[in-house]
Amino acid sequence: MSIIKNSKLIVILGQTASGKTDLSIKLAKKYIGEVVSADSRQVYKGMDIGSGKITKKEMQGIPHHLLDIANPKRKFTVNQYQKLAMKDIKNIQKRGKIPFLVGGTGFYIQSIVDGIVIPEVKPDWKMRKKLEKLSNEKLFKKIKKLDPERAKTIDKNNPRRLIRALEIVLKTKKPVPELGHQTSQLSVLEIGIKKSPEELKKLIKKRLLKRLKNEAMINEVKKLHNPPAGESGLSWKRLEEFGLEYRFVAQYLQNKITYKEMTDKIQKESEHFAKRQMTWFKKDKRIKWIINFKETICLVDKFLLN
RNA sequence: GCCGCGAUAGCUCAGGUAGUUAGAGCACAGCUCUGAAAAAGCUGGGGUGAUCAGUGCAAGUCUGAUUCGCGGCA
Repeated sequence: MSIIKNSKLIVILGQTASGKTDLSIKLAKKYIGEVVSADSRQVYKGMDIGSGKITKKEMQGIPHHLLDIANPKRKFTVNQYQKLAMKDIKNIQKRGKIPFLVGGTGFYIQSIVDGIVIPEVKPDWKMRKKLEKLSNEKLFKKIKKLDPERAKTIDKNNPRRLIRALEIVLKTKKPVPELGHQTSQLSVLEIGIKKSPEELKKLIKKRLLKRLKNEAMINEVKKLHNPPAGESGLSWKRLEEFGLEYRFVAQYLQNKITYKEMTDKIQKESEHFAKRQMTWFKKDKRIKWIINFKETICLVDKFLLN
C-alpha cells in the first residue's frame, strides 16, 4: 500500500518561458512537494540568469534538487541526470512528499518517465575528438561494417549520433544494444503548459529584456569566461556550446556580432528552440495539456487520490 | 532636369556568350533523437522573373518604352 502511495511523480513540462517555475511553486506548496529540475543548463554552477534558474527567494522554502550540481567545464550527460534524479525522486517519496519533476529538457524527462536504458559506455572525449576528424561518410561506412543493424536506422548526416554509435561499438566490441526500458515503478502524471506561439514569443521577449537589464546577463557570461578569483574560466568555445543566451552573448563579447544581432538571435533561436521542444513533447500522448490553474488542481487531485 | 546602376521567393542576393520543371542563405512549416539535447541533424512549401511591347524556333537573359528605387552631375 505504501509503495503505491509513495510512487507518485508529477511532471511539469512546457516550452521555454511558458511559466513552469511559477506553476511548480504553486503546486509544490499546495501539495507539500519538492522540485527536481529537469533542465540541461540549470545543472551548471554559475549559469543562473541565462538559464532562467529560480532564485532562493522565488523558491519560497520549497526544496529544489539538481540545480548547481555540475561544473560547466565538464559536460553533464543524461545518464548522470537519470541516476541523480531517480535517487532524488525516491528520497522525496520516502519522506512522504510529492516529487515534482520540472523542466523543459525532453530527453531528461524521458529518461525518467520511460526509464530508458542507456548503454553503459562512458563518453571518451579523446576518441570522439579523433573520430570528429572523419567525414560523415567515412563514419557511416565504419558503422555499417561494424554494426549493420545500427547503420540501418542511424542518421548518417549526424556526426554526433555516428560517433556515439561507434564509441559504443569500439569500446564494447559489440553492436549497439537495442533500446531498452526499465520497468518503472513510478506512477506519473505529466502536466504540460500550453501557450499559443504568439503568446510565447511575447513571453520570450519580455524575459529577454529582463535578463538584459543592468547588463546582468552580459556580466554573468563575462564572469564565466573570466572569473574574478583568478581561476581559469570557460573558453568562448565552451560558452558557445551551451547555445542561446550563452552562445550569442559570448559571440557579442568577442565582437563577432553586434548588440542588436545578439538580441535578435537570442529571440529567434529561442523561438526555434521552443518549437523543437514542442515536437518532442507532441510524441508523448500521456501529457495533459492545461490552460488554467483550476483545471490543473482538478487533475492533480484526481491523480493523488488514486 | 541629365547621366549611370538596379528591379528575380517574406528578406539579402546568385544566375558567362538567350535553350528542358529559375537557385542559395535566412525566414516559414514539418520532423529526427540510445551517456553533448538550449546540443547535433533531416525534410518540405513557396516565384504570372517590376509593367507593357518588340526581335528570335526559344527571353529572367537581347531591344525599346513606362513605373519605382539608388548613386553621380548640374
